[in-house]
Amino acid sequence: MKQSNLFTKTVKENPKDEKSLNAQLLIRAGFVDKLSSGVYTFLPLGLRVIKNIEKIVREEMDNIGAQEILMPSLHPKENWEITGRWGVEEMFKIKDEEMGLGWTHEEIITPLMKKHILSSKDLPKYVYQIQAKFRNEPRAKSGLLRGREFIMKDLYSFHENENDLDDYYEKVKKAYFRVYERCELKTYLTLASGGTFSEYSHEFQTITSAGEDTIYICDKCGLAINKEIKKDICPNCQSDKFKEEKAIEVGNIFKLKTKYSEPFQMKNVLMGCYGLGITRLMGSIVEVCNDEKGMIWPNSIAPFSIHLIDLENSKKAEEIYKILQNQNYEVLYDDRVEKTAGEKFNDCDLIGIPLRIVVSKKTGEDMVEIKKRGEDQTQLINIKDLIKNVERLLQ
RNA sequence: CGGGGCAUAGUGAAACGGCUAUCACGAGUCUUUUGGGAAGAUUUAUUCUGAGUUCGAAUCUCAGUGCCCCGACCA
Repeated sequence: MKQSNLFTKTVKENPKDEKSLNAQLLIRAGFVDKLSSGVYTFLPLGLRVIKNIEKIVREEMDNIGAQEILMPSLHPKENWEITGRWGVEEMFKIKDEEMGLGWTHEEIITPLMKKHILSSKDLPKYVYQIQAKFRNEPRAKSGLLRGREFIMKDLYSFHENENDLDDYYEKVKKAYFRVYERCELKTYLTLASGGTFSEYSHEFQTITSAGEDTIYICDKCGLAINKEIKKDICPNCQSDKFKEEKAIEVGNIFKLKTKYSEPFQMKNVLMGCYGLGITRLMGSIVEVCNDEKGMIWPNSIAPFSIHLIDLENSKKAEEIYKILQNQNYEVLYDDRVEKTAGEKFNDCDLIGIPLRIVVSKKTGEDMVEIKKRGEDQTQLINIKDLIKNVERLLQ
């Protein structure tokens, strides 16, 4: 994409009404726009990141046999009365009080699957969606970390017996770790309260000062324990040494067992539910991956892989743009003629694309300069060797 | 939902109850520029809304709305 066509602009000053780092950087760089508290528009750069994260999540969900669907956001009251959750304060309700906006989807998925699971022969089944959730938060905060409207992947599984639920639960756990690994985000498996229907649930927590949770990480085995269920001894390895950290929950998996199947008279079906906040994951990555100049995106989810900067309005840059595109690299090509070198470099650092290629008079006829975001070292390379070097540096 | 704070140009800031509401950046036009936000000229406002106090309100009071932060809440 040519940057001259990108309709968004970067801004130098931090927005006055955002204190959290992820919101400040994402707004300044033109990834998101705030509509109201906890409600954001995803602009072209931000949407590309969302799509990249979703792609990873879809691949990992499909990989464990889950089938994707899309459920409505608008929910009839009667479904929620069946489980006694119509009164939950988080729910946005439509004026006539006969419909509400979905903040989770057990009330929809359970009767849906009841139509298709007619006997134990139809089990197990795994179904997920990626969709906007609405929660009337008493206090939206921290940019993308706690919104009133946000994108979430929710997976629901249906089983004949507890062993089968347990097996699948472990598969999901592994799939979640693969998602975070591919996003290059270190997460800790964390024991959390399981509500009334299970001893524990499992959270996936990322360490950041922007987080709202406090977790204790076992020195010996690395399992973390949420402060809400504070234990003195690690249930996994019996060690009593922990490190306290602030963290943000980027995923949560639950064994629901019959909590929702029973009210909908889905006899002898056990359920699990598995949430992963797409937009929260994006915000968390920004909180973790940045420096004083801006964001530093992992290559797997960056809006583009390469930021090509032209400082001399040359045919040469245009040619390099074509060469890179022919090799299927996603390139943001800064072809803006009216911008100074300083502005281009600062925008580049703020946006945080993994690899920067500069074309200028200084680089000479056959050479370009190449540099990784987050590193100071630049190198001059011959255009003949460009693809080879790009390949190497993006690994 | 309890507590605290804030609301002025596109963005960020300034202005004792008193002069034509100031500055920087951005954006538009023109000229000169181009390796870390360049220079000059010129253009860019219903001071959140409503009421009140006052000779006079961006400034004080009340109400509303919005936003931020702390806490509570977060299947």
